[in-house]
Amino acid sequence: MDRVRVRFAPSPTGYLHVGGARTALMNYLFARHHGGVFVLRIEDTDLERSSRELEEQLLDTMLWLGLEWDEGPRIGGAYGPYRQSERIDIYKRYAEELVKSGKAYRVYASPEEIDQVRERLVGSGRPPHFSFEDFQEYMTPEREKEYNERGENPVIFFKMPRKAYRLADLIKGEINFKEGSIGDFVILRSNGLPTYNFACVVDDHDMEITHVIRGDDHLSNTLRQLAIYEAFEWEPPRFAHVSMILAPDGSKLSKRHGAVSVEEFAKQGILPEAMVNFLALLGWSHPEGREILSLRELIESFDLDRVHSSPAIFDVKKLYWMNGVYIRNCDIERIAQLVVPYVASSGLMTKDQIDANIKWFKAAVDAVRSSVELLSEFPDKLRIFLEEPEIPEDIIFQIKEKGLRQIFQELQDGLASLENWTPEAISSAIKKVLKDFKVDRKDFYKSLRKLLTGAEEGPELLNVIYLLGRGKVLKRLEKVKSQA
RNA sequence: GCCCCCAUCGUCUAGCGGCCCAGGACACUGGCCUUUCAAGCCAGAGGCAGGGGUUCGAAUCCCCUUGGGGGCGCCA
Repeated sequence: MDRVRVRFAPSPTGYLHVGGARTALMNYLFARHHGGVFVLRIEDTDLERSSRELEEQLLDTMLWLGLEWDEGPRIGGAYGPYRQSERIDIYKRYAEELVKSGKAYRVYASPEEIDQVRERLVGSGRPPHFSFEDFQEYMTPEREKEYNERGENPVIFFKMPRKAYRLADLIKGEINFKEGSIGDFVILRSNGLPTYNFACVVDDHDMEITHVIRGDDHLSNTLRQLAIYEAFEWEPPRFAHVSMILAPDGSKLSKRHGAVSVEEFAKQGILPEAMVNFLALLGWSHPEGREILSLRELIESFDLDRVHSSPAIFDVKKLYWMNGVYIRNCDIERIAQLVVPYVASSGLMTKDQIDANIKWFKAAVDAVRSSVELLSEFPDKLRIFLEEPEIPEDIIFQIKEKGLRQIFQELQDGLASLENWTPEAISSAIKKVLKDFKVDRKDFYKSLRKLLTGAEEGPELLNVIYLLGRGKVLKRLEKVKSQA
């Protein structure tokens, strides 16, 4: 087999949808696994909806995911340009070639007129499939002259052969398209730009793409593209159609189902490796059933033969769980850095305050990370260390009621006289008072927690005491004494 | 309407004719651990859409039905 060359070809018309991200990932993994080339091509022939800003954002998101391309925007390559808007002469030339060989034809008609033809077809009970004969009145020399004088361009239609096509899809298996299932279609628009199906074929051929891995919403496009390859007598690439990602209700995943773009998940605090790992498992499985896999491991074990063909529902709960796994296992230096912007924008601490207390910050992040699935949940968990809690009034009463007053005072003294404020020192101070006073340990710990944080649950108490700092702890302990 | 794709626990999936009275993961339930919550560990409940074939034998192969999805644009 020749060297593998695959491509991801998004249109910069919005954020990177998770479905697109998965397609990109599979192309990337396939290329890397086979030591091939991963090309990024920008399909920006829809002038209305494409923008350069969105393209930049798209590229940044790709890099955030860790999907570096070998050829494409920003870095170029031997097969460029990689933006379709910069290749329009190429498409024109190829379209012209098809017209010359009689495999395509010019139609001097407006979109409205073509709509009328379609309506006429449907009205007479025929499927909306155009053919050469339907456009006779728009192909007259008079029409052509009219167009030339006005400086307008005709559209170029491709003559779709009325024959059956067969596709050996790498994922779906053999697919048969019946004869006459579609009609002639536009390959070059009146504004001189190519349509998707045409540009796609021309580029894939010129860029020597060997494998086209894309969503199966393109399956019916493949029929058209196969016909174009045939018209040029080009050898088509191998196709692999991955099934779509669906919403929980089984419909197409869209904005009304919540977050659907990689950017949104990134904002929520999904780590890129969790996003990648989760997406890889949507439609693909590891040979040994492993689920937590790094990019490296994915590259190592990924191949098309384990991609299966049924659609997958996007289960955000599992994504969150997986992200929690990554948050727990992440290097503390890195996780702390990732949490910084979330805490800063919450107003709990400024960036400078964090920098000035970075050791403390890391310990705090470490103390709460096991209860978090998203980076955005950190500020709320860190709050107990930073804000004055509301201590329930009755806690002092309860402490006295349970006969804990003395031990609390003893603890206060013990903590106050500690030489170093370290978890170890705090721990031994607690052990000491616990030895001196015969109290119910459960009562003691629970009451202490409530007195210090106002809550009945939270991180390990020793951590809480240490991270709260001596000042706050002593002050809260003081209440027991003063309200005696 | 026409064309195409898909169908294993609620969800992601393993399974590619006997190893399956179907295995794993998330979620769920119970227990253990723990000062609490979380994490972790253990256990449990839960599925081959339906009907026909083929075969000694079918979740696995074929056909039909049903259900879901995609497409039928001078969008990609």
